[in-house]
Amino acid sequence: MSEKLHTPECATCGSRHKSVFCSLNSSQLIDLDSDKSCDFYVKGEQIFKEGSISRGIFCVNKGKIKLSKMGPSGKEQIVRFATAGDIIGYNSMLSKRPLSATATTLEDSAVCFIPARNFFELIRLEPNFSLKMLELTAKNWDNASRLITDMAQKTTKQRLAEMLLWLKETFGLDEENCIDVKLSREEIANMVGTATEAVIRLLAELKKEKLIALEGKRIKLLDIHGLVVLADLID
Amino acid sequence: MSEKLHTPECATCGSRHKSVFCSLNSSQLIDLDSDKSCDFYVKGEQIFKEGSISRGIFCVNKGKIKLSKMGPSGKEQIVRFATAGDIIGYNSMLSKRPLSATATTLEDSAVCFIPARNFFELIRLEPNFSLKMLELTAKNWDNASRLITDMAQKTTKQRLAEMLLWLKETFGLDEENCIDVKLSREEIANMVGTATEAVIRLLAELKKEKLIALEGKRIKLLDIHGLVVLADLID
DNA sequence: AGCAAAGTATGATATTTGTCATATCTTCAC
DNA sequence: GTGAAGATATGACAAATATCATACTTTGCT
Repeated sequence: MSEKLHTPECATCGSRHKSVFCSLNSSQLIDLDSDKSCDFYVKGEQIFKEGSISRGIFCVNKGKIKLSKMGPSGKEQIVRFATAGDIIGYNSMLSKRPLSATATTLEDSAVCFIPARNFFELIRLEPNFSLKMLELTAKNWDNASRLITDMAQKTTKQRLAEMLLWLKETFGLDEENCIDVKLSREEIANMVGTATEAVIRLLAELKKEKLIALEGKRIKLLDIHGLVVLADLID
Repeated sequence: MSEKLHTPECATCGSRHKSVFCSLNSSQLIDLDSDKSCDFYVKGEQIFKEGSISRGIFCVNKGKIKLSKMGPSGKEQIVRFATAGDIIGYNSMLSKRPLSATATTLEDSAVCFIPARNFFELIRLEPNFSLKMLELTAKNWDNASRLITDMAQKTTKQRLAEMLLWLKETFGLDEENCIDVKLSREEIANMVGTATEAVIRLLAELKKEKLIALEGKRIKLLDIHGLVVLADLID
């Protein structure tokens, strides 16, 4: 289960400069810290659950998190990932709706919690922070509607290629050009929106076509441009 | 082509109370009016185009508008609609990206234009307006990620049923229970994410199942609960 | 180390959906 | 009105994908 950690300070957090909090001044950072707590979650643990009410925002200090929704027939759909510096759980508070996704750790993670009050105070008092949040939610929407178009119009193989590139952008590549996250074939299927068997077959095809190499869960990208062309992200 | 209209005043606009501008006071409304203009667009005319740069926001005074993206193979994907009181074109400014969709009128429409400067001034000076905008973009994202899940997991027929219900929510029903918008079969296909022929066949099936009735482009909803069950929105 | 459970892989088959061909029906300009 | 163009409809077929069955491999636990 999750356990309390010595709470890191926002001011010295290595991920702050690339987060929505990048433009805050030191007194605002102290305010942000004042009611903050930080929890440790082991791999596979749930941070929050679809349908429940959000009481604040979570900021990832360390680790990797998947955000997923339950489809009508009980099948998981992964809609987003979060890594160090990303915030999650905020959309529900802004939209005044229950949480629309479940957050689950993909590896051991440390996640800070900032109560709703402090978050809304920042929005109210600091227009630059409001604008940062607006930029974030606007980009989220933009990305999502692009994804809708892709889901509707691309083949499963194209979507798989696109998801591999998305994983690369989100988690980066290690020294061997392998995507730096471990996902099961089922989880990949739950991103692509297809059956696990289809993912297994299509990954094997991509391997045969020398676009990727596989060793267990590690996926090495051999020909990124080839994947981009296949995914039809450019022609 | 579009032509200038006598610009309506925000303060007396019938749609204001249900728009994001509902909480503004009278002096803020006058500021909003100061640089505003209003144009008339005939059916089928384009208001703005995917890829270009947004210089402000558009607010629909009257009419019906579709927002669509071009898919990789040149196929249109309808991602949203807008009617009186809705604003469009704002997301691009907030996300600092080019416009991600094309806006086209579905019938003769009047659309106001508010320059970026006035819009950002409001955000900067009026936290309640910021919060309204955050609520709007957050809801947009929430809706979009629900749609992603549906696109990925539902059958074409279920998606069609869901789109009919979405059209009902957006445009309402007339006195005969017909969805109050005229769309071609192709446009419906471009919402559902399938081929025109599939929509024609599936509409015929829904008709045979007594869920809808068809007379040309008019779609009468005979059994809304039946559609909800089919679309798997509840069980 | 060895076992159970989970995850991965592959084949066979059924179903869904896309594509192409063609026919009929509307709509609108002249 | 009349013809042309576009929209709607229907059938036949091909392709993509889901589903089911089964075997193999890895992982985690004692």
